[in-house]
Amino acid sequence: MAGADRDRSGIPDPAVRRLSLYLRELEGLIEEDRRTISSRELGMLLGFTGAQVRKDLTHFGQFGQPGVGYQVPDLVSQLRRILGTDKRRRIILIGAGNLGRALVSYSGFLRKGFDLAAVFDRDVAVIGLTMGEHMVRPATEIEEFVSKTGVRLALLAVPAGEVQPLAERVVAAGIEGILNFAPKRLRLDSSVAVVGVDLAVQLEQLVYQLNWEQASPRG
Amino acid sequence: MAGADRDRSGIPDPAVRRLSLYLRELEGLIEEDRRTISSRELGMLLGFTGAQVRKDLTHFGQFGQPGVGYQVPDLVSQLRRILGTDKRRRIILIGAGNLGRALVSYSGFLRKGFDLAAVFDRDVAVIGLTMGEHMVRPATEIEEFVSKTGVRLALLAVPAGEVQPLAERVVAAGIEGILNFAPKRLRLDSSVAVVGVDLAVQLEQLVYQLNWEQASPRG
DNA sequence: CAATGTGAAAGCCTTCACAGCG
DNA sequence: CGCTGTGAAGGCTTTCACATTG
Repeated sequence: MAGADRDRSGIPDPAVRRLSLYLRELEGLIEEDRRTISSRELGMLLGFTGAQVRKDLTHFGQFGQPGVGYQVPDLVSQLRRILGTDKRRRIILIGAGNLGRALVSYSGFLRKGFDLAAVFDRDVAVIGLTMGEHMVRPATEIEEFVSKTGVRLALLAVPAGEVQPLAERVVAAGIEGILNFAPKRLRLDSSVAVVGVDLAVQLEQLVYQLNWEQASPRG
Repeated sequence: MAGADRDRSGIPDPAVRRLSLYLRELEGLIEEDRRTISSRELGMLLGFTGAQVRKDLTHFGQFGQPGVGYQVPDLVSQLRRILGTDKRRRIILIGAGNLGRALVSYSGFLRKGFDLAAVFDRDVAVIGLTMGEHMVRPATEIEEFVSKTGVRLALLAVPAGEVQPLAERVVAAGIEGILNFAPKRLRLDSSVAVVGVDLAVQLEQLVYQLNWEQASPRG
């Protein structure tokens, strides 16, 4: 009874982002052996309304029991299936600089169903060094590796000036999804999934909030 | 004519996020000595419409010249002022593990007007080690440091299980803005500015896109 | 003439409110 | 009785279209 695969179009982007937050919260609740939860309580924990939670979930199926709420372990499974993290996925890292090294060793990063398959860099100074369980390979081998292994995901942790041509290369090699850490928007075919993480942008947003919260009416 | 400080309430959150993207793009254009740009072209570069760009900017003042567009260097100054990154700011890092170390050495991170003032950790194994120019200080000294120096921003790069009480501590000590890397939502007084960066969430969003893009009508 | 700034219209997302169900 | 699932209402954001400007 996994089914309920319906049309994924027309689902609000913000709703999909909240799904990840629900999952994170519910995984915490499982640790505490919590069996069921109402939409209202789950919402409160994250700063949303109960109606928001219910609406988000019903985009994908009917997972709750009237009068009871949602079964926590069941909802966790459903959310993993919806988000696609129920199957393990291989991922390659390109860029073995400071940030790349941190990503490899950051234990929280690759926990949820992601396996690091290889690490690449174009700098001769780091090629051959080991990072965790991986030896850094020359960037020239990316194409061969991707086509041989069929890996579909790549983390790009290279300088902003290098990332656009590199992204085009990995897409040509067969990569279908990119998590980009360079502070630059990638322009790629729309069939490629791209998520960007720019730490400078996050800091700016923080400082903006800091400057104007005092003037804001929100108590 | 810098003025034009108007009411910051009632400005859409998405608009403020786009401001950071405009700034990033314009900083790139300055490198290329680009003098002026139209809302339409700036929008195209980032995947937005010209109308969107103009509406976002007019929330904060009138920065363009009809028939010409926007002066790139002037708009950069204005955006920095609006976002609050025109003045240098000190920031402390708490958590000297893998992620914390990467944040310190990630050159792109602290470039835009941010100065790392100190690094703290509670683990005796890392206290006293040097990270970049900084010696890791014991977490017990956070309160004294914050009150003496008046630093207002903190990066939290500690495990999820430790972050909530730590956040409460730094807020009590005087910190007003937090960039949280732990995969946990912080519940703090609403006067505190909090931005969260959860890498696992970003990966989930990527995998979701990967699974369903093919079914989507978007060409 | 080209491009801004801006009311008005359209579209999207969230919240409401309640029928229905276990 | 409590809580889900869901049309309808409401509110917020984006897009349109054009008067205005140097």
